[in-house]
Amino acid sequence: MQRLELSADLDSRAREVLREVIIQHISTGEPISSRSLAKCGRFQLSSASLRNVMADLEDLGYLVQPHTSAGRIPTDRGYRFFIEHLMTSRALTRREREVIDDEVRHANEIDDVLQHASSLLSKLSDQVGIVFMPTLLQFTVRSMDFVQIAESKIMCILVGMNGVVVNKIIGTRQPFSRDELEKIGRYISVEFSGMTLDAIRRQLLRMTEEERALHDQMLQKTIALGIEAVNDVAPVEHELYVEGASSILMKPDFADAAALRRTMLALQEKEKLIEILESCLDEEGLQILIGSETDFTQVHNFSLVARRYGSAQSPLGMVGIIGPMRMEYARIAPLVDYLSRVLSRKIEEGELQQ
Amino acid sequence: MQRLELSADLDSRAREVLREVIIQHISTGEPISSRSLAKCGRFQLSSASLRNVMADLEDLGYLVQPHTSAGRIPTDRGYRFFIEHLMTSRALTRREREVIDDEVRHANEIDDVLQHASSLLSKLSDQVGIVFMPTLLQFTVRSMDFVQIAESKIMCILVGMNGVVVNKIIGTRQPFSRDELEKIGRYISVEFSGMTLDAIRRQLLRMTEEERALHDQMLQKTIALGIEAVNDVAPVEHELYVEGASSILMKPDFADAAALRRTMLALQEKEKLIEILESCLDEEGLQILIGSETDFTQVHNFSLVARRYGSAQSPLGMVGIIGPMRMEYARIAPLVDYLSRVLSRKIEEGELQQ
DNA sequence: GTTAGCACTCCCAGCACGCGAGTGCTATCG
DNA sequence: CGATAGCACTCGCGTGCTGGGAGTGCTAAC
Repeated sequence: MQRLELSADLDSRAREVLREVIIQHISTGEPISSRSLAKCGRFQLSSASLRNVMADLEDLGYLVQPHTSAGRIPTDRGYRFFIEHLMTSRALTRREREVIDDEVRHANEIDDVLQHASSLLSKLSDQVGIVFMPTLLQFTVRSMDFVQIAESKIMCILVGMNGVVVNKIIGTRQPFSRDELEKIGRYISVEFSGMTLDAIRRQLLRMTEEERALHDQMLQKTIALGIEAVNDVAPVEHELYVEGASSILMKPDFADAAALRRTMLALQEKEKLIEILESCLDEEGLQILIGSETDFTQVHNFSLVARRYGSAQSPLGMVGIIGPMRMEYARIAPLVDYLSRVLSRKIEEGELQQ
Repeated sequence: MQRLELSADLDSRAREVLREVIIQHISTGEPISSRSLAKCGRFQLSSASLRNVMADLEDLGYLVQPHTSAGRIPTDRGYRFFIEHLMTSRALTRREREVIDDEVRHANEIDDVLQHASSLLSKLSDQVGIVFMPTLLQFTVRSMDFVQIAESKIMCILVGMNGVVVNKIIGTRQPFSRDELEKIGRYISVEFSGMTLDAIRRQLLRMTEEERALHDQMLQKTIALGIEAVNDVAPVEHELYVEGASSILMKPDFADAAALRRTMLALQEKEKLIEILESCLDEEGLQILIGSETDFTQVHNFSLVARRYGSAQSPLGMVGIIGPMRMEYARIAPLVDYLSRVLSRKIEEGELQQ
């Protein structure tokens, strides 16, 4: 029992066996038998000896057999050990890096970037790519512009300190001249630069009260427009891009309809996903959640590989991959890692532009 | 044989039987037996008599039995006849209309509207909602505005004659003053108003040649910026919103994994969908394609209910629903019809605003 | 024209059976 | 004492069989 905790002290043979079992299982999806290990040539041992080792590994909770008289498959714990001690990440090929660089460099608007990122991940990994951007409430404004686009429609363009651009169309009753709009934009940009949307709104609301007495029409207009602008943008909800759900369809892991169904539904259920991703937002490095660690209620044999992106001081969100537990971590971990770095750089560059 | 064509002259009993079979089959999904028809009480006939009628309907190609000793299910032809002659559309409830009105009224940007429309359809029908907007190449410009949002980034806001707003961020090498940007916007808006993006681009390219000799720097800047703007927007691809694929997951029709898989993949394959929708773009009224009529290569037991939206002169795209052949046409037809009308009105309103 | 009756067809769920894969254990070997 | 060979045991899975049930088509009688 106590030995269970000392996960690091498997003897080297056991480690090799565990490693081989996981590698084989990742590539075939089948339970791995002692015989297939013996045949693979990596060990100078008979299947009987390997059986002993495997039995030990099972006792320690790294492997299980789906039923007696079946080979063994890794447990969550097994994968965890593999990732922490046994795995040798395969570096990205130059080609892969190029694809990522290109794709990210290309897009201009933040939405585009994220959208591309998720579909990229999905394509390169053949899994489900996800990109998550939490609410913009902490979005700090650098500048605000207003442009009349129709008689009673004004487009408001918000540029954030981090280079993120958001725009919103607002309807108005009163008319604004081009000049007025420019003045208003300038005024707001100067007065409120560096504040969060939330703060701006509160401040504007406070001003409404105070200034009601004053009959400065211009100021009133400014306030009205400003409130409209932030009011409508603030509730920009968590954005969550989930791309490539179809790639899951082809995995042999989902032979039966029920599993497939459950999985697709789980992926649709964005609240849960958001919750999980949000809980990872504090950690800095690459994060790998395996199986039950993700507490996906419906689908428990899933893993999440994700990493934070955005500047170190103000992380923007998470990018990552969701896939069956038996995924190629060695390839996927560097992939996610690299993409998140490129993304962060892209965003920081935007920040440097001012 | 010849009789096959005279589909309208089924005697009234046969029509009633066909009708009942289809209705029952739509609601249960099972093959319908003569006995269950007899039991339903609509006919004062024994199952034996009904069997005769059904055998006739089978000869005429309206019904088939999946295998001997099974009940009968409608064929494409059967559904077609049902829709054209037997169906009585159920009007939308006030509630449903309200939901639609609200949702459409709310959204402001065209993308939003369409996005909402598709998810609305999906929710209200419990099928897959689709909304399709073809390329913007024929998008005719009303006005164009440029706003500096960072040192070397300019946002271009295109407003179309039909009220559609598109914006695009473009990078620039040379600097522009606020004044210049405004002038350029005004100039382009005046000179090119009413032209398609494609025409504008061609014209600008022509001007490049002509004006190269002239050293009007302002004009050169204008041309450069204008080309950037339309160049990047023009290839805005067909947009296709497909919402609610998950609702399909729950349908009992997809008990086995293979069918489910095929279906999901087919829905993912947007090119085919676009092709189909595009081919419907000429027709004015509500269109219903049943089963093989959709020539969905992979999945042939699917129906499409769709209608054009946008002003009569310049249709914008298609909205509709995709679902299994056995769907509640009586409810879905009015739904699609109504939504497309609301959408069209919304867009025309936009048009009236200038 | 309608209906009752009957033979026939076919699907499907359940069951037994045998095979093959894989294990655990034990006795043996170096 | 660790490695191995051998053997009995356990399951899962595919196969073939069977009986029941649902539904039809046909025919003869009303």
